[in-house]
Amino acid sequence: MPDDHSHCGHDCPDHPIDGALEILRAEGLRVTEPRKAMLTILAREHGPFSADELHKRMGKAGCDVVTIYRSLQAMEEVGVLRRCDFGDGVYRYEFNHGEHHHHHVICRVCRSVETLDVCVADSLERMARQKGYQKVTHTLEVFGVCPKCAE
Amino acid sequence: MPDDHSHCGHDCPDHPIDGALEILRAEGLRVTEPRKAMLTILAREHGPFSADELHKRMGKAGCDVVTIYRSLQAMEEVGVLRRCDFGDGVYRYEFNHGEHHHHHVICRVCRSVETLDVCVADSLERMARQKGYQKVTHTLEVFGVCPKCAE
DNA sequence: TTTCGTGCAAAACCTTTGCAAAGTG
DNA sequence: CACTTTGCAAAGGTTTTGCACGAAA
Repeated sequence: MPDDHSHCGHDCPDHPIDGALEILRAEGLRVTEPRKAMLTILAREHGPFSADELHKRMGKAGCDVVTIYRSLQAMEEVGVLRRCDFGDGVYRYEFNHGEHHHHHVICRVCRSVETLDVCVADSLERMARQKGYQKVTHTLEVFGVCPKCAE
Repeated sequence: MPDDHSHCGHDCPDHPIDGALEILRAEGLRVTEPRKAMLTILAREHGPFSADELHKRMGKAGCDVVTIYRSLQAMEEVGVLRRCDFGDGVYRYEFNHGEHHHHHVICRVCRSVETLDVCVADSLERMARQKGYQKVTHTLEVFGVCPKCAE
């Protein structure tokens, strides 16, 4: 169950993208075709995806990759997206589901991604806050060699 | 106590660099001046440092940055160093103290680094192994705005 | 209409690669 | 001596920036 929207089709009325668009408006960001297309892909295919991967998936709704970079950054800043770092020099983005947040296991060989639906870093965040840090966040990714690649 | 070598000077006989050099030899890597210089800096100042930061710190013992990149990679592969990823597009390295491993709090403003001497990701690694992954590792870094930058 | 987003081209950045020369064991 | 490592130069790949044009509220 890496995708909690599996109960609905692509046109599910309360699809997360609507909430995301509202946040954009509330934050003074504009709702544009490229942004809607990007969010739709991220909502449907879950990701996380890099700018380049998104670009390739946006067939006719395609826009320049630069626009994707800029929009991903803008949408991350207002909390609509979350940036993942798999340590290969490429940033990937996925929907930010707020507190209900999870992590990934990345296969070092085939680069496949599986979701681990738990987070154990609360105690670390708490420690950081006790040391006086504000706006504390964290990144946590697990790496390994997946069963298929291990034979 | 972010640095557990604070009890000794730079020439402490059982300084970690000696053990590191032995590992290099045992793995068939050569012990060269640039490598010794890099390890000395990492042992003394703890790090983690990027290739560029190391390069700047290696005054007269300086070598090409490319050599640093290659050596860091080689020494990471044999387990002497550990690579950290602070999500800013730059890789940093520090000594690998084996199982006794820790994490960092990175200030998003001034980029200062503090050590959190705990690791809580064992349960996640276990989950990954149960899913059939092998050679499981993880990265975990905490970000925030440090007290000095928060005013 | 005013402000923000986009496209295109070019730059910035960090990291990697190729090859001949030098160093290590 | 055989093999690894280094330096230099150049390439690679991802992400960012500048600026004029176009689109959203």
